[in-house]
Amino acid sequence: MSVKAKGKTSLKDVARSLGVSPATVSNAFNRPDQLSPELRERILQTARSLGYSPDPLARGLRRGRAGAVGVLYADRLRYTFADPVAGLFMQGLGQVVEEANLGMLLVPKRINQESLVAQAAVDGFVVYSIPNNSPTIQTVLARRLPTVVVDYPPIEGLPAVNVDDFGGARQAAQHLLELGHRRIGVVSLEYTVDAKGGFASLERQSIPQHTAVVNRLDGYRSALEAAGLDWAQVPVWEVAENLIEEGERGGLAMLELSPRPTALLCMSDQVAFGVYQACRARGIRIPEDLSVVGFDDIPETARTAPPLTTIHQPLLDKGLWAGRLLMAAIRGEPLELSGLLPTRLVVRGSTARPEEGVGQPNR
Amino acid sequence: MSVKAKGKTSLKDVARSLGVSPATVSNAFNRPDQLSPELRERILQTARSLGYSPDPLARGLRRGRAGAVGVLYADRLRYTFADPVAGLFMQGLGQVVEEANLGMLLVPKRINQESLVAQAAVDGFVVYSIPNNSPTIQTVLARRLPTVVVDYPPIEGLPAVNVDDFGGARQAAQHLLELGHRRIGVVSLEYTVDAKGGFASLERQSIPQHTAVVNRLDGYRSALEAAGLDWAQVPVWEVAENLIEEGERGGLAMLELSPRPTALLCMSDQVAFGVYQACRARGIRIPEDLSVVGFDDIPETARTAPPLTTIHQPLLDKGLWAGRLLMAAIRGEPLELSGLLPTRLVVRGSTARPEEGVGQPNR
DNA sequence: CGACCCATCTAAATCGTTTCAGTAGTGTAC
DNA sequence: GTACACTACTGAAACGATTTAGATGGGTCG
Repeated sequence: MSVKAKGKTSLKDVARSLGVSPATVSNAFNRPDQLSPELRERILQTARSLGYSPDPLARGLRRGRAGAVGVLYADRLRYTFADPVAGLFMQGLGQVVEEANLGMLLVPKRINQESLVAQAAVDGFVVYSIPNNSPTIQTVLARRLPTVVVDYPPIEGLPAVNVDDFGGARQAAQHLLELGHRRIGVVSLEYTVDAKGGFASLERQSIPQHTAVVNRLDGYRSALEAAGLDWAQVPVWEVAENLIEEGERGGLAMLELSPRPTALLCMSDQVAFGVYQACRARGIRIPEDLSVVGFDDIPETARTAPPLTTIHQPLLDKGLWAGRLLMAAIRGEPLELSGLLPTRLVVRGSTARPEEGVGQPNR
Repeated sequence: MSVKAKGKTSLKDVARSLGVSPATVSNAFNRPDQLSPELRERILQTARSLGYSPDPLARGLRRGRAGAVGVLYADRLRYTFADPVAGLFMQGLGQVVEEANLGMLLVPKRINQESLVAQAAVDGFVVYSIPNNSPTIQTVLARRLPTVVVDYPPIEGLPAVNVDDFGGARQAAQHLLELGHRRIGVVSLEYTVDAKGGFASLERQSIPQHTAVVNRLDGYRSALEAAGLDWAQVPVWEVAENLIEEGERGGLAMLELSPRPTALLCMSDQVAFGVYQACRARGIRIPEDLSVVGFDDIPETARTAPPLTTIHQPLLDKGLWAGRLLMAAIRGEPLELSGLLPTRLVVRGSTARPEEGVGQPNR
């Protein structure tokens, strides 16, 4: 009766109050054909009036499924919603998950707090873009649940979704080379979780912990070296985080260089937007004074001034595939995604031929 | 042994394999002080070698808590990640949730599928921006769990987070009036879930199902009427969805009107960006030919050309408050948020005085 | 009339934990 | 030598549902 009643009403309470067995009450909810319509109606009604609602934990325990899939992304939940790339991925994943009538449990994986992974009431995991050496993956594997990894090196027995980051990065670099650029800089995503932001030595460039970062860096390098450039001379700025502000820091640093690069390869669109801001602050025109290429092709790229030339990766598809693979794994059906999802160059307004003789800031 | 083993190893298996009681194994995990360090170590080790990991459902059932909070937003999970406003809210909420060491369960509330709410293994709910008459809220209340409503009319006994939408909208309209605009149009968010998009009659304007929409509309109206304008003469376009494309449709329709409005009040920044696109397509300059005011102040507003004049609402704070209130409710501590969170006008580059004698499209 | 079937309902086991209330056994204090 | 405290462990009862294997009683069929 009282709304404030502490003890939750259980199925047993409903049964008792009607003088029927718990099994019958359960059947009233889950198997209407197992009892007479009249009794069922009476049960449902008293259940309602008693304020009964079944306990999902108990039901899940008995039935052997939790009714949700777990998603692991960044350390902090915030980033899951702050990063537009993650957002698009989640949209795709979310679509599949909700079609399967499941919920989506976002699991923050804080340092020293793997317990949350262990405690997550889920039927499977999607592990998205976490550092390769993260202990988290071990905790996930220990759960022995159906699991799909995304942007992660292959793990025996686990379905995976990966994108042709290498090819995409190479196309980006080739595009600049074809336009005639030779002084090219790279604004890279972070190599370690504790990145500080700054120019990265060759040595530091060899320790990236994210598969996507490794592959994109390799792609840039491969194209530039094929064109005869010396990679050791290519300035590579490593951001501290994939944020616009950090991209701006990197952009400003690049603009200070002399000779100044005529083009920048940015490892994410976010970072490229940061470079835009840096240019605005320094009065550098894009693409006249500086060409900029992004990566990811988030929707906003089409709306900036100028629209951003970037590498498209099929983020929505990526999420859809992750979802499909996970559902198949949960259902025990065999399903695999062979090969990499494609990337492609989208030329917009932020790239152009380098101006003749330009090399110093023009004010 | 075998990774493919069907039957999960349970705590009982571990106990049996060591000849100790299940209680002791449980203690090894949860109460190290209850047994000798040597035995504990032995238990943990065999547990690991047996591939044991505790069942969260069973643990939750016994302990009486689920370890997650449920979040209800739009019908479709997609929108939760597609809408930047929701994203910022979730960032705030996520921060509190993860500090409390909980997971965040996104619950899609599909039509006829309230069951997901009933099945969600959570310790509490945050109900964010759902239609006032949605049956979902009943399902949530039936769970009798700690619940916080956001952007929703007050419900007896439930903590709530609301924003001064009315005041914000009024400021937006007043800003335009002060600049000298008299022919002002409104591009409104949808009034019902099945909105088609189109100009809204006065009658239709009276049925909005979202609290925020009601209040913003009232705010616009209040300011315009106070300035002596006849609200019945104010064109109000209702979008079908809060998407850029829908805003564009509305914008195009507004630009067709004659006399053409000199300013548009947009109920969201998304919609305002749509109007930007419409103007680009029609060669209308902002703010010279048309002033545009948005609502929400998402970060992108500062980066568009021109930067968008808009109403700031504290989205992150909203999420933080929702989180705090929910945590307090779960812990049984009393905590309330009195009053509305403030909104404020942020003047950027999309508004200006109307040009003399302008009234027709200029091409 | 006996056999069989059907619809309706129930008793009891089960899911995998945690926790309460003990039980030994050892050491300490008086 | 008794009382007491403490450590290390265990048995069994929860937690709240679902499910399997019947029980019961009536109706149908040959």
